[in-house]
Amino acid sequence: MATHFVIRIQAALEAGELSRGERLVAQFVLAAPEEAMRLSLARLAEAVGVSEPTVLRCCRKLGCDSLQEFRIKMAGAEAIGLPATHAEIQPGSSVGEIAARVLDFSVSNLDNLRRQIDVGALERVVKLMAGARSLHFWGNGASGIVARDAQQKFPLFGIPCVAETDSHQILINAASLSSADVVVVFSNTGRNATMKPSIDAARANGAAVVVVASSAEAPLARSADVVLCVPTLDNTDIYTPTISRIAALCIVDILSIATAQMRGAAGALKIKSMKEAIIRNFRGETSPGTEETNPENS
Amino acid sequence: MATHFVIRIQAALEAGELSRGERLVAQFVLAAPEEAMRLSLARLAEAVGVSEPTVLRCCRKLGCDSLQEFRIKMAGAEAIGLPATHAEIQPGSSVGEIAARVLDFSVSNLDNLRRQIDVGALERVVKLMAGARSLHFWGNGASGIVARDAQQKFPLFGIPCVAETDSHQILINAASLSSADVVVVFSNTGRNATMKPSIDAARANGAAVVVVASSAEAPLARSADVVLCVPTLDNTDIYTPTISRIAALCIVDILSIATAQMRGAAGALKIKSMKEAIIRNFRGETSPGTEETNPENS
DNA sequence: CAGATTTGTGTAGCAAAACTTCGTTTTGAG
DNA sequence: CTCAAAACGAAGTTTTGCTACACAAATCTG
Repeated sequence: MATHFVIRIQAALEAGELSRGERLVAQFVLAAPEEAMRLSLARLAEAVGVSEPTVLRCCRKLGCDSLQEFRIKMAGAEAIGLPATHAEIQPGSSVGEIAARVLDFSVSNLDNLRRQIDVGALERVVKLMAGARSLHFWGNGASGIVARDAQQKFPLFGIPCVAETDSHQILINAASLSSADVVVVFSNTGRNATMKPSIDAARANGAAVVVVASSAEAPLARSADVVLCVPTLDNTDIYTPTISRIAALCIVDILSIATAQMRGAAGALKIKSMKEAIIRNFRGETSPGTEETNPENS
Repeated sequence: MATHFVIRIQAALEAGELSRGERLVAQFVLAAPEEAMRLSLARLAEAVGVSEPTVLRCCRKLGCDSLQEFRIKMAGAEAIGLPATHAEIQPGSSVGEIAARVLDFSVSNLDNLRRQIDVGALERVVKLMAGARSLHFWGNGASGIVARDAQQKFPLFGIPCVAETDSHQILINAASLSSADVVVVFSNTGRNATMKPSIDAARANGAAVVVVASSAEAPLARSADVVLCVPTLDNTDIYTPTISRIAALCIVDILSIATAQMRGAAGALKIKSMKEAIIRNFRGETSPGTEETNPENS
């Protein structure tokens, strides 16, 4: 329902939902989207080689009440960019093409995340975090990058935390936890087996464990108190690592802001001063040195 | 020119380019964009409280030939989301609202990067990287995260590299370089003064230095062989750190893919096998263990 | 300050657009 | 081959976008 319009058209084509004439319309639209949304009904029908009612029937089958609605949906899809499935990078592409594809891909994936994000799960995690004494982020590999990023971000909002990216250190960290602590495990695949013992140890100590993974059915999900599913577009195996980091970083941003706000509402921290603190921090105004010496926090 | 349509409208309003009636139209559009792009000319004029020609004149002043064009532009802007300037997170926002804002912000910023990215500079960097014996990524703080990410990504494409995030280690690393090496310095502000001596040392040893910063006029830019400007939207001080990481990570993706491709074209690496290698890697098929034991590379 | 000129706004009309109806053609199962 | 159902298009109806023109307001000029 809330999916990229181009994908919807593609799906309708493949599912055989469309008749011959309607299929011609859909194919034309996919081949020349810019043209399709700017042409008038009569010209579009002529360009496709069908009659006007056929074009309208096609639009209706694609879920648009009117041609206007179709154009609006199409314009939105074009603005976001071709989803990854249609944007594979061909050998021999220029640097400009590669850049366009990577950014189109990133944008459309974040758009996808925006449509599918589970706010309920997010709320449960924020609630846990807001009540925690300290936060612990775990991750290996690229997910380790995300864990470290979280560890850099949360303190800015007044929340002390720890990041561990080494399996042994994670296990040690797990042993030190209590029921006042919350662990966030980043694992894109959700199949990082080395995490399992640490998660179990953490929970045995009473700590709450949140797993951030691309699928709610991942093995690690079963061990968690809350699973935060970060969906990525289908058929994107090659690019998955590219986007999963970015999506996870956005999750970190959301969690940090929301948690800080909830803690602030409880009386400890004012959003206003938090923002000012961040600005000072990133502007380097807190340090007595010149602008040239400010740390690279941003 | 290639800017978010909502920003354009805002700019026209503030610059006083619009007459009284046109201003009413613009304000209505900003207040109710979804309605504005779906209403017919007559109904829109009625809703705003002006005549039809006034609405059309407003559209023309905003750079649209027709009302259709206006609707298409508006739909594109809506699909990408409100740009950061208009999407400040208010205290008391729900988690869902925060998530929507953060993701809208990330999407619109990546869209902005997509519009403004300097392909020429990108090409120069890729050329340097493709000819390098080894790559060295430097960064402190959040930029250190990016450096580490790059260090994880390039080897996947067959390019050995090093990441340093400690100023002292960076200086040591700089002393070890030769003319066959390329350094990429991540510094969002471009004012990380501790980098300066290291950059100078690297260049004294003949290494090429690329600086990735949000502004081409940054102090560090003067010391670099090539500057890669990663623009972020104006008036977004509070969120800048949020987006700069993500934008920089996209740059890393672009550079790694483009560099790998150029190296492959030189005879060393086939894109096809590269892709397969990545899939194997992320699927865990290279390791003899079960799926449960695959490393978290993705 | 009066007149002239520019700028802004709305009314009215028209061509083109979107949409509907209905009859014809095509398709496919028996 | 028969017949029913689905697909399609011609023609007509209604709505829409757009323009020409006239009036009003603001601004400039002598």
